[in-house]
Amino acid sequence: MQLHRCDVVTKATQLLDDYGLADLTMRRLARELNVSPGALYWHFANKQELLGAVADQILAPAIAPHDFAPWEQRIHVICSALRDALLSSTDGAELVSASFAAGKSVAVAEVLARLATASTDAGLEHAHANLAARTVLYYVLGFTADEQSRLQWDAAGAELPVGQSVLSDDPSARFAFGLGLLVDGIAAHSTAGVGRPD
Amino acid sequence: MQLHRCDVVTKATQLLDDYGLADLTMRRLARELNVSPGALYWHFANKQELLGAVADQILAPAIAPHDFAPWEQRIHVICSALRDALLSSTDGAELVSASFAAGKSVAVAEVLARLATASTDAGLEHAHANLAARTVLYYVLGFTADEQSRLQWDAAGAELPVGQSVLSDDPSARFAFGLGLLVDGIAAHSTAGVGRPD
DNA sequence: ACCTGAACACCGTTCAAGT
DNA sequence: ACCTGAACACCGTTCAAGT
Repeated sequence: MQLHRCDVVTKATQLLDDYGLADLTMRRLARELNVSPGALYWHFANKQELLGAVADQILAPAIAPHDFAPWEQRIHVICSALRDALLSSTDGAELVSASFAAGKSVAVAEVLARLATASTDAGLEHAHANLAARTVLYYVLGFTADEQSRLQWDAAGAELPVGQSVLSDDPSARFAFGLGLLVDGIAAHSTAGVGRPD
Repeated sequence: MQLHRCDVVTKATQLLDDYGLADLTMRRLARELNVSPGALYWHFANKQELLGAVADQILAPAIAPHDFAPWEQRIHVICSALRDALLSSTDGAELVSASFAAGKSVAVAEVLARLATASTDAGLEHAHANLAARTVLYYVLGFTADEQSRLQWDAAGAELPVGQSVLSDDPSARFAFGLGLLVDGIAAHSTAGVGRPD
């Protein structure tokens, strides 16, 4: 039967989960779908476009809910949902970073927009809010890509030689600390004066 | 005459500058050096290792000076030197990000160490200082990769349709804003109480 | 010690031609 | 409209054999 766009994305996501980004090739994907490599180019202009669609699939859970908590909490919720989504697929952070850089993911653009809204609610003006949102996004992508590559590196091999404190080995605590730095920075720049009632 | 490790790195850096990361291939590099592809593998274990050496070459100017300004200024100086170095080569930010992720650049490790020292001087304890340093590094790499890809995208084509404010179009001002967020966040977390003398 | 030649096992993309 | 087959122009890496 016919090959549909969504079949391709689904199989690509599965291939990513099972073998990682390096083995997610157009030729292998075609083989797995029992079509010729050229067939994929009827549904996608190029590989970047396909990877963007996979990125959107992975990020779907991260842009599902919409709550109305105070802005600090909202940033934490958005970012931890994003991190969870990235960690749920092999090389997820690397894939989404690449798709973001290439401007091929609408889901990551949505995340960026929500972070900008939260920053606006924090009291930043439009231009500042957008910059703050990007700063937060760079952090989440950078941190999570790093975390994931370490996770996958010692998936087999040395069972990580037990750290000394929570901040040395609990990735979620480490993640929250860096994010807290940014949230505090945003609060300090706020004109609403949440953190600086002068 | 003999091929030396440094000849390879120099030619690789030149190839990167002239044609970008996608065209920096082992085969092309070998061709340009008038050797067979296999020859490179006598001097480097693999491509990642070679790219790490190129990253270190690019970052050399960024780890040259050592000044003793107050920590806030030191973070700004380190980061703007890093950004300048990244922007000085085509795809420099992308290359260094990849080498950092792969743990193949000693220069970026040095930058990280200096940021950690500055964070310690800001009054953070060891574990916090390291996390703060990583957070700052993720920001600089993310911001600059983004900036560079836009720069290279509209290098030819539309001469960018003049923005409205400094914060909309001056990349250095945008860069400084995000960095300022992080510096303020670090100050807020400081036990020395620079920003919070309670 | 250092390098060549040739191979191995792949890539992304295009495009005439088929149905 | 949707796909095949085959080609084009490449990759990174290995390794026997040469000097």
